[in-house]
Amino acid sequence: MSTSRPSPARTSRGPRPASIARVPGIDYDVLDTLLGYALRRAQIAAFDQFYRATAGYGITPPRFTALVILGANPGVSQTALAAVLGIARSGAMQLTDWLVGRKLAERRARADDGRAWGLYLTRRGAALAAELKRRVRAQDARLGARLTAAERRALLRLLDRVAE
Amino acid sequence: MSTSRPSPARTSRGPRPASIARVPGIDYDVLDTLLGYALRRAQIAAFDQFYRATAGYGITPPRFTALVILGANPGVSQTALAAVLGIARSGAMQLTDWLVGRKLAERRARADDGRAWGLYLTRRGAALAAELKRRVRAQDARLGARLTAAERRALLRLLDRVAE
DNA sequence: TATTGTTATACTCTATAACTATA
DNA sequence: TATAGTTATAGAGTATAACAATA
Repeated sequence: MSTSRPSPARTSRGPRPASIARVPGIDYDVLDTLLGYALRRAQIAAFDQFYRATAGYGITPPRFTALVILGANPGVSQTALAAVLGIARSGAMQLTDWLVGRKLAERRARADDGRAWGLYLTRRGAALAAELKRRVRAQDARLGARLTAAERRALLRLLDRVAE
Repeated sequence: MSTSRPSPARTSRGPRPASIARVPGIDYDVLDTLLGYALRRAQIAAFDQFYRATAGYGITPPRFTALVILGANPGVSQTALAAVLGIARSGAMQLTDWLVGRKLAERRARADDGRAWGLYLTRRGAALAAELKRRVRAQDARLGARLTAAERRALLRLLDRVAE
C-alpha cells in the first residue's frame, strides 16, 4: 500500500482522540481522591464521544459552541463570542474566519456601531448546527448511559455548582 | 506605572487561566443541557483552582501527575508514564527531560531491560511532590466547598462511571 | 520483528502586543 | 481615551515518522 490514505470520513485531524485508560499495575495515589482528576478523566471521555459524534465535519468543541451561540444569538459580536468561549479576541476572529470561509456564518455591518460586526449563521450554517445538535445530543445521552435519569440530573446539578 | 511587571511568584506562564464566566444576555441554548458542556465548565474551574494551588512552581496538570506517578511507582518506564497520561512517548520524554533538568527526577539504567529507563524522584522531587500534593488537595477541597461530604462522594462516583 | 527511547518536524490552539477605525 | 476588529508573532502541547539499540 502506498502512502495515500483513503480516509473514509476524516476531514478533521482530530485534535485529541487521546484515550486515557487506566494502566494496570500503576498506583494512582492521591489522584484517585481528587475531584479535579475525576473531572479530567470524565471530560476526556466526553471529548471522545464528541469527536465520534462530529467525525468528518472538522468540528471542535469551540466551533460547535460558536455555531450554537450564533444560532441562538443572531447578531452577536466577535468580542461577545470570545467572552463566551473564554478566549482572546484574536482567537474568536480566527474561529469566525473559519466559519465564514466555509460559508457557515457571515459578518454583517452594524447600524449602531461601525466598529463591530454582527455575526449570523447562513442557511447552510443553521442546517449544520441543527444536524450537529442532534448528533451531539445523542452522543451526550450515550455518555450518561450508565446513569439513570435522576442520576444524570443530579450530576448536571453538582457540576454546575462546582463550576460556580 | 511602567510596563515592567514585578510578578510576585510567576515562574510559569500559566497555560490556561481562562475564566469562562457566564456572559449575561447570551442564550446558551442546548449547551445548558449537555453533560459534556457542564463537564467542560467544571473542569475549567478545576484548572483554575489547580493553577492557583501551584502558582510559582511552573507546574502543569501533566507535570503534577508525573510527579505523583513517579512517587508512587518508582522505576516506572517512560512508555508507562506516556500511557498513564494518554500522550505519545515523545511527549513523555520531553516531560521527563523537564523533570530531570530541574533535578526533580532521574533516569536509572535497568538491569532487566537495556532499552528502558527506570524513572525515580530525587529527594528534591519527592519533597516537591509532597508539597504539591498538600496544596492541590487543599484547593481540590475548596473546589467542592459548595458540596457536602456526601455530595462530594456522590459526584466522584458519578464521574467515575461517566469516565468508564 | 517488536519495543524503548530518541530526534526531527509539523500542526493546533491560544496568547500578547501593536495597529486602525470607530466611539 | 476606550473599544472592536485585525495582524503579526510566539509559545505550549502534542502528534507522526524515522532511527538506533536492545529484546
